[in-house]
Amino acid sequence: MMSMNSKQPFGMHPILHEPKYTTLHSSTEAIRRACLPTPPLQGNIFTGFDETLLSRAEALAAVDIVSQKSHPFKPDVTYHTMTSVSCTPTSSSVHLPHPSVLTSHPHHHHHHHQTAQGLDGELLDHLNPGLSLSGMAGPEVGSTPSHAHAHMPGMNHMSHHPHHHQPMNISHSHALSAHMGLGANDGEADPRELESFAERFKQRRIKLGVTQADVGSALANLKIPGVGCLSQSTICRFESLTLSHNNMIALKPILEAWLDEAERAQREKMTKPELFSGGDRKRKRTSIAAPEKRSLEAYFAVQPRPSSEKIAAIAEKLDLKKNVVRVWFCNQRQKQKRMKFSATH
DNA sequence: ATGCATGAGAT
DNA sequence: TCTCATGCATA
Repeated sequence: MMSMNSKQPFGMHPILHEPKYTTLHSSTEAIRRACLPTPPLQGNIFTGFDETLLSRAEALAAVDIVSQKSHPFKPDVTYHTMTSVSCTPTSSSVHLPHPSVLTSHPHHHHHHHQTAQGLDGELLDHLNPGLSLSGMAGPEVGSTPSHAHAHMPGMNHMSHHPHHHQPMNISHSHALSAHMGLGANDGEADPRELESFAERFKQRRIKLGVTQADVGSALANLKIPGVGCLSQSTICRFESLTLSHNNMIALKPILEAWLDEAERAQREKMTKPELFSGGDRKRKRTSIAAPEKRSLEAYFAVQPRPSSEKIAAIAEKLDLKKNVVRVWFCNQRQKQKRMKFSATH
């Protein structure tokens, strides 16, 4: 039916989590709610550092390799989706009995006193009050003013579909030009242009009375070779410019095409069939509690790319699965590279 | 709107 | 094992 969508006034949850992490279930519906009317911006990074954080970080830094001798074991089997479905061994992580943890540390020497046996000397160094993170940028906005992607990934590859039967997204196609303009120009690669387009897009989309999710699924109806549907998330990110520059450029022509089509369709009073494929197993989402998250952020500030060993150590200290920690760092790195507020601006 | 996750391709 | 593009679940 025409149940456009019901933007409901979001309801906030004053609930705070104490546990290290919790896995929440889904209710039953997938209600899209309008969100924060006043985005808190991801810029309060300058206020995040204080003693709490520092002590946290230090404590973490204290995680020592000595702890491995006890129980170096920790299966990091990701739970994955499924509820009753066969637990396909979608092992995505290399789980090994910690190779060199025991004998690791190339330069395992005695540090000085201090309480920490150092997860890493450098870390301790950086975590010292002296250096202080006050000068460092937070995990959100990149303090990295210069990362130039010198490569041009295939852009979008199809992903997984555990057991879905949805005409998913864009598959293997690279018909889109997404290379940065180097001398020649391939359309509009200007951040400025993208920004205005994203804004216009959103406005026109709303005018059409279509939700982000609608747009996502409607893309499949465009029948553009290599283009399937996209999720609400992606559409949302596009509008809010929280995608990588390359990604934005790749998606722009597609969304632009949809917009044209949609406006034309509307003129003709045509309705485009939407398809929903509900009823699938809901997967659970790990939720890292604030304290642990702060620790991770503290580490990230000094070492965005911890080694596997360090990740393992951190994971143990925080009592989180190694994979969870690894993914957290990966995601954090990705965030830094997003368009908005990125160095390119 | 965002956090945590998967997966293909690049290293 | 990381990066990148994306998605599901959730606040």
